[in-house]
Amino acid sequence: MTADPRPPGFGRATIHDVARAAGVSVATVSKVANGRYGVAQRTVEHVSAVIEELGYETSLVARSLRSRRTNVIGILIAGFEPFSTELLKGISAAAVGSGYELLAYAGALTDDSFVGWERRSLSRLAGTLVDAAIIVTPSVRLPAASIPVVAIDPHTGRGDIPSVDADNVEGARIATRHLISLGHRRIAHVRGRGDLQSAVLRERGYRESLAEAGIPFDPDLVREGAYWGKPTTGAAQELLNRPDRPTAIFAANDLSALRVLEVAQELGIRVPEDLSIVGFDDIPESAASTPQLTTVAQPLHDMGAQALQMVLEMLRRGEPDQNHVHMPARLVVRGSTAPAPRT
Amino acid sequence: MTADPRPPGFGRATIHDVARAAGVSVATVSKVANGRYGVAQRTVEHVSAVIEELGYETSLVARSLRSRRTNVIGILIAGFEPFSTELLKGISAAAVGSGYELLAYAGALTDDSFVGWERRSLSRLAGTLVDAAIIVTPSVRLPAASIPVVAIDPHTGRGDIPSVDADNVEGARIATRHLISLGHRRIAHVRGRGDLQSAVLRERGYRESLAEAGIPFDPDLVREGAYWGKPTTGAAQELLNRPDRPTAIFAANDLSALRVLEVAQELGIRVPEDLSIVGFDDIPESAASTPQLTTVAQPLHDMGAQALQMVLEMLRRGEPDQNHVHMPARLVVRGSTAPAPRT
DNA sequence: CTGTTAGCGCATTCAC
DNA sequence: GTGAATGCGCTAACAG
Repeated sequence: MTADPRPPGFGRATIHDVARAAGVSVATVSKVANGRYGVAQRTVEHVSAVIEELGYETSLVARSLRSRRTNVIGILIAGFEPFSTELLKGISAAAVGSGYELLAYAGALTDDSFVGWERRSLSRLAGTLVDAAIIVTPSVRLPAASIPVVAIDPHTGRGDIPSVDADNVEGARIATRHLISLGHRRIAHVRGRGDLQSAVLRERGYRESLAEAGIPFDPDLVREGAYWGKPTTGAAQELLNRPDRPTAIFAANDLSALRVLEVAQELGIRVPEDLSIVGFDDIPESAASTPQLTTVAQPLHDMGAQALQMVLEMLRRGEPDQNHVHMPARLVVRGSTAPAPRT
Repeated sequence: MTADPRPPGFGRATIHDVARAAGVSVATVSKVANGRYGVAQRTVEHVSAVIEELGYETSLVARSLRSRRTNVIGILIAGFEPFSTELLKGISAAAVGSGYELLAYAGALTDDSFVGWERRSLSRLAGTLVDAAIIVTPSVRLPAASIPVVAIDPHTGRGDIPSVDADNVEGARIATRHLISLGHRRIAHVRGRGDLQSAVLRERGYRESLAEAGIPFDPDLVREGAYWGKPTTGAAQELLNRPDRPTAIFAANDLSALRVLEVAQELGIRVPEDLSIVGFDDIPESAASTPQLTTVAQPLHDMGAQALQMVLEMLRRGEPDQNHVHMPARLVVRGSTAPAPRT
């Protein structure tokens, strides 16, 4: 009789441990654990007690490999940042009571693996771990998957997979109109990453509103900010150091708008007195700045909830009610915009 | 020769599919996929091409079952809400470049499974799926695990597992002192869930500051708000409908402080003129209210980053540098507090 | 250098 | 009502 190589209390109990402790076969334990029929009442009680005592829980891994059903919905994101976490809040709230659990996977944390993370993550999880997936801002075309997949704000435009996004063009239009209505004429745009659909759409909305108001488009007033970090800082500095600097800037998202705000403050430019700034997204952080950021709100929570409903629908019926859901964007006026300074 | 039952493009490619397509064995594919030595250059190239073509990616599940190493760190949370997502942002930022990917698992989405979700989730994932885990606000004692585990803000106090939390007592003290320094004497407290360590600690800090200032403690001014929802609403209504209502309320967390603010506004009580409110946590949402919430900031991002460092350290050396990290809390004065109204 | 084989922990037949 | 055998996709010996 050899000693159990695994010290008690260390490591998880497996189905075998339970079977041994209860004096039954693993099959019986499996049946009890999954509430299947065909086990004597007495046995059920005994096994249940042992399961409880050992703190046994079926391994998600082993189960999924075998049974093709996990009751887990995967959410694939590049990382946990304000945009994706707002969506997660909406998804999570909508998932309560659905019988599904949520697993968010951040698969683009290493620089080299950045491109194509969504395809890689999907492959790694889809075979087995999750019953369905929601992919946040995928930037490559996804291959047909074997499980239901919904994309939120796909950066390649509506592909063949169901998607939900916000009205980027209209959102950009109302942001720009807001600035125009405040008397601004020199309105710059810090664009998002040029290879992304949303960035292109937002620039289009900006241009359309300009045209609508009869303001000539000045290519010099548009700079690529890539939605984030250094490029945004550079774009903001170039724009604000010009002798004929713009009186207003529409940034392609809140993160870059916030960056523009910081740069302006470093340069001693007062916001909103000397410069108005509008963002896009309405992440909670945008209300925490001083002044608070005027922005275009995407209904992030609703978009997440909608994506979850679609995935649930696909799980039930095989297909969603609508293939592409387009949600409205609306202007949220806060403290970073004001009438254009008199010249 | 039987036809492949799986239509091409549907379903993931498995290692067998690649092996068959490349005309080699699964072992060879495995070696190539994992960059192991012992394969001819020509073969590597050929197999790599097939892998690329088929979009093959090793299944996280199958791999973990076999190899005990996934390069994935699990984060166990009850759900995606402002508190946990702030921690996630910190963890995610700290994980960049670490070589690990992140998997956040929300295991308490169904009402019946609420209690003990952390134990259950840990059992389900720890066997194989993740190399280590960070558990957010566990409220039960965790069994010794086979993988490195760090708890953030454990609700049962420092147990035997490494943990990181903020200074709850001191945070509550400074919040209360702030109100006292503004001239408030009738200061109520909407307490968190009584069974949670942090709630007890915050009430203690509140009482200590009261005592310090020679203000007698009035048990009638303390109501349980459970950190959230209905209980908080009820507590706020009771407190604010009293003829001798308090001039200030210290709520145990921002979510309940925000709820108190809403109730006050519904009752036509002006904040901060008639009533001052202080919260705890400093989630981004607390700066988005009108007025913006004065609160005690926990360094949520730093706490997440710290927990990740500890887990990484345990993965490397077997144990963390320090077993319990205690981070400072600081007061953030915004618009929801003002001098006590003259009586 | 490459192929064969034995499990990893579990759920699911199919015998008993 | 219960147990033994089988396979899920993969990796790690080991054999060829």
